[in-house]
Amino acid sequence: MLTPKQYKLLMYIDNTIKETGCCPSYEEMKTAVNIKSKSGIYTLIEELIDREFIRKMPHRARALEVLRIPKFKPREILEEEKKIKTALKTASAQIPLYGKIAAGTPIEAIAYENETINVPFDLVERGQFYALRIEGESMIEAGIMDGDIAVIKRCEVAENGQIVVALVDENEATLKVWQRQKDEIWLKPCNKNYEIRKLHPSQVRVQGVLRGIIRQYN
Amino acid sequence: MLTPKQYKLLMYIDNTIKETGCCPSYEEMKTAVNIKSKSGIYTLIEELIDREFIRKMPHRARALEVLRIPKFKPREILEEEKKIKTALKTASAQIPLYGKIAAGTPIEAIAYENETINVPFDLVERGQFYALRIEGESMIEAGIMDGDIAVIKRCEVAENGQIVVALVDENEATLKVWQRQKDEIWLKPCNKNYEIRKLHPSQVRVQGVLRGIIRQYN
DNA sequence: TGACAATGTTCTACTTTAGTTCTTTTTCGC
DNA sequence: GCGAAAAAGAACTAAAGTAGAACATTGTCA
Repeated sequence: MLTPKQYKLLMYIDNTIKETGCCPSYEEMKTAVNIKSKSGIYTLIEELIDREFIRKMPHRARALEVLRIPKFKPREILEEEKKIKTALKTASAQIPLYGKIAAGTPIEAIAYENETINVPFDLVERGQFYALRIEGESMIEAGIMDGDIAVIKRCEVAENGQIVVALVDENEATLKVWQRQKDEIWLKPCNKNYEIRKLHPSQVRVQGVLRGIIRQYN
Repeated sequence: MLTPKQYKLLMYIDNTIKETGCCPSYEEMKTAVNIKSKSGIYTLIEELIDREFIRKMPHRARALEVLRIPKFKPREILEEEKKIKTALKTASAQIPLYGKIAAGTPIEAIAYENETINVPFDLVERGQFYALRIEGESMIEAGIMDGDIAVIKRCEVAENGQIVVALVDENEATLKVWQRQKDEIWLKPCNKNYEIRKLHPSQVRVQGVLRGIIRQYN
């Protein structure tokens, strides 16, 4: 419809006519639109006349008339669109939420479950994640309570001291502190009422490490 | 009726004219519709002209005019819109994150701080929220650890047993369990090494209740 | 009235930006 | 793999914008 300069000029003319009641001179337009020569303004105005946005009485100074200005979107719609854009930017990640890990069922096997949970992006930057709802008190001294949601990053190896989801005897998944000794893996709870489990490395494999906790009060 | 690309381009042209008042150039359309060559835009526009959705003034740059918008959207566009809608649902909220609450500074007073954190929508459905980084161990038995992020819903009243942000003597903000006795307010820590504070109701006011905990491991 | 000041018009020359056309490459369904 | 359709790219043409100067028109005022 219009080029940017034409639009700027049109709006300037329209505005000054509405504000001051009279049409600006070419000199004034020059500074307003930031052009250094009157001829530029002249051609711009000719263009606007061609496109039927303004009309001029020939050989009359300051005798322009704005015929129409382009239609605009209503403000509500613009605001709505802005909201959508920011919402998309701050979108959180959806990751699957598994309840209690069924005994005898590795994480992979229940990946089809389609309950999901939103977690802030900060928690799940790279990698594959899933979430578990904590049952029991065995990690309570680490501040992990019954009912909390544990955000787990899927991986197969862990470092000593990390809290991991460990699958024991391909049979039982559990959240514990991982510690590798010379010939054994220790799975340490964080609750003095529970005992450390000492297992042969072949009996246990890592299914993920704990990356975050989300708790909800109501 | 229209191919997805044609539709997208048509909407883009209509939008920019309505937003900026002037017609986009082919270069701008290229990036908007995600096409790498101007010729692609050219043919799309020719097609749109053929189908009488837009018109162009011959031998003019940036001189397109949208004649009409189709009533039906291409299937792909509908699917995309669906995706956006779900993204909106699962979007996370940004809430301000305050560090340690400075002694003598009520929450309102530091609301200008502009560090923010994303939290899942589930935690912050209605109401005004802010987040605090926990310092100290006074709530450790409630599973709230040093360094955790507490998601707080702003409000002025609390029920017995809720964990609240309490401002004592307009001077010191603290996260404790709220308990109203006959003539006193008790602020109860969750750590046996700390003592219950017993205060006159005039000495203390609620600045929010705890709605969630987010913890991040790394 | 005639000088002059302010404003508008036209022209030329040039740079930048935009649009068109055609050829080559890629993609995709069969 | 083949052939049609879509996309990309290069080369070219056209329009928009910039600048300066010359000139025309109008109104003002000594």
